[in-house]
Amino acid sequence: MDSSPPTEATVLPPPAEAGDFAPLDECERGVIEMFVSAADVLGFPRSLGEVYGLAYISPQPIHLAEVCERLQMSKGSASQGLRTLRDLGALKPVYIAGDRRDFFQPEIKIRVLVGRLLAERLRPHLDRSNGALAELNAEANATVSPQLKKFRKERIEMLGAWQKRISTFLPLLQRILR
Amino acid sequence: MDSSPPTEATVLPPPAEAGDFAPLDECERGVIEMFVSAADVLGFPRSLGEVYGLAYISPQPIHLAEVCERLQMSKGSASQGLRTLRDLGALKPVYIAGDRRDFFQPEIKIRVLVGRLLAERLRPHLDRSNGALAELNAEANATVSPQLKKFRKERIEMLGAWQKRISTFLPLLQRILR
DNA sequence: ATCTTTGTTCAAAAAAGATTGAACTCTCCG
DNA sequence: CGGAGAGTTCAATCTTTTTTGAACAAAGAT
Repeated sequence: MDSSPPTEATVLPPPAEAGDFAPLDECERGVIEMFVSAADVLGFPRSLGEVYGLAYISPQPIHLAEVCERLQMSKGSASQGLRTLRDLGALKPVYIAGDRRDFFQPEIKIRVLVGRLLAERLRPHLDRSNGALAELNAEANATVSPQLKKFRKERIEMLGAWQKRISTFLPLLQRILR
Repeated sequence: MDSSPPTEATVLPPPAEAGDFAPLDECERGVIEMFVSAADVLGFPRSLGEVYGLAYISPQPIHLAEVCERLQMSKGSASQGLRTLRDLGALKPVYIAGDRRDFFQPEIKIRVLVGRLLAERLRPHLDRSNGALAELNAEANATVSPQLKKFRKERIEMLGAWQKRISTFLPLLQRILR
């Protein structure tokens, strides 16, 4: 379970590999907690916040076993978490020569983080909605009472306006966050 | 169980009161579904979307019994939903003379809706964070390795920058959505 | 005062969501 | 090949959130 020579606290270059990792210290715990709270605000599972937080406060890229041990979570959760964060673009794969493990570094450009998040969350909703709106208009037209029909068309039109507003807002946001 | 004279389909002025309400038609269902989906994106329970959606597509103010019957949900849920939406500022109480029931109309100014939502969700998080950041910095200072200390302070500082960025962004958003 | 109507509360049930862990796949190494 | 190491999958389990419904409180009406 150990093949490397006994070096004194291997620090920077390639991440540790042996037996087990140090438990989180106060500082790390605090930073991670902050991301857990953020995940919460965004409606992500707590564990995603933990994993990203660990990556964020780790000077070296992190990998599966490290996540399991330091965060005390199952391999399943850790694997899922890493994958989800990678898919979201919040963690970037890092290739380390001669090491079979998958390492990850956090994406720290807030513009990219937010952009990906919106693309992932909002866009699908906006797309679905756009199709639905046309249909809704048709259905409103089938309303018998002229009064009600007018009201409905107004409301549905306003819905469309909201969506357009949001759609045009997203690119703007991207620029602001540069 | 009935004291008013038998009028023919009382339409606009004060909302219906008798036995039961019409089931949702296609159009109503569609609009409501859209808000359910939006609630979903925002991480709100489905039922909140339903209630707001009903209010949005109803020409008259809605009330508890109507929500229960038309949306087929329990009195408890309906009551909770109406209250939550009112607290969020998404539904506005409407006083109707001579009627004991509590009526509600939707807030339809997107600026107000978004503003309330951010105030409710983001601000608490930002406030907590602000306090925590100072502490984190202190803890980073307790790090032994100078290398690691430097790294941590950088990361924590960046966290602070993110938050400031977001904080200054919120008022801007308000103006954009006018 | 009593009865009704309206709305709230909250414990229990149901549903949804997250987590675990063991079995499995792949790939590399000897 | 056979085994070890890394990562994925997924059914079962645990947790958390949401919903229900019945009991209760408040406020009019009779």
